[in-house]
Amino acid sequence: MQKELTLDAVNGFHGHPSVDDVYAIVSSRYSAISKATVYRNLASLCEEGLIGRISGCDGRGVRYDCNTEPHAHAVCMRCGSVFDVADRSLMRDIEEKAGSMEEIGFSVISHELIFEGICSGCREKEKENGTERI
Amino acid sequence: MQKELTLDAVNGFHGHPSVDDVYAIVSSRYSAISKATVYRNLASLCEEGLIGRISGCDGRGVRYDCNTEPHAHAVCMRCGSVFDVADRSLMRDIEEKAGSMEEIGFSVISHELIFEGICSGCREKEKENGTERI
DNA sequence: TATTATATTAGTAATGGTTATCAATAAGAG
DNA sequence: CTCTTATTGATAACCATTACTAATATAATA
Repeated sequence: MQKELTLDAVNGFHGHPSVDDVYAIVSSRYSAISKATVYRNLASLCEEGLIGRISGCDGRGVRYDCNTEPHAHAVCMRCGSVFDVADRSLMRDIEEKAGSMEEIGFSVISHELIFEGICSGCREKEKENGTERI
Repeated sequence: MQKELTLDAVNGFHGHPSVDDVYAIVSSRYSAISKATVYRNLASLCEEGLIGRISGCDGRGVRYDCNTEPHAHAVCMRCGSVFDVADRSLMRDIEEKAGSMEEIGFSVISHELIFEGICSGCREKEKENGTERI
């Protein structure tokens, strides 16, 4: 069952894999798999809550996350790297807000907090060759 | 200057226009405008901070926002509607977190909090014809 | 004003992530 | 084993966005 392979690939990945990352891993173990199957299974695993999805990654395509605990993400606008941002109390406040929105008729199913900016590595590189911007 | 028209279209829109929304408005006033120009100018206006961008709208394409004050959004997974979510103290906490990330080497440029779920209108419809899911 | 340099634009082709389709295969139920 | 249902592979289609290019407008300068 290819779905299991897909889940294993996400769980075994150190970071936040893209669809292509997952596809590369899975097809290295079972070369006959189709990319459509990977897309299908990733979507399905998300719906079941077994993995997380990070959608707003500056247009660069969705990322997945084996960590299903509520947490925020930082996305580098230069290299596209995604980092975890842990903040218990902030996440608690967000979840509370999500719950309170039921009262005004909006049923929250999930939420996503993303920080966009420049990671330390890219900042370093830009300092070196003087290509700093913004 | 088409950029001004683009800005006016966003500012005059009641809600959170998509690129097509903006294009429809602008081209009704100046029919010769190209959609590429609308894309370009929207991106440019975002960089200048004159309008806001809502990116993670469940794959349905970016939305724009004349309200540049920090605030969250609720996106309906059924109809795609986008609603403003105001919460001063929550936004203050998020901005504070953003600032603190500088210490660990990540320079935050913008942030985005999105609640995904079902709006009251769609919930109503689903109750009527018994197509509730999740 | 004439001239040169710079920016913006229209139109359209290309890109690329994601979905849709559909026949083939696998898994389950009886 | 037979029928039904679910999953899959392969590929075409979709569609938002970007890239490209020639044309036009704007500014700068002489």
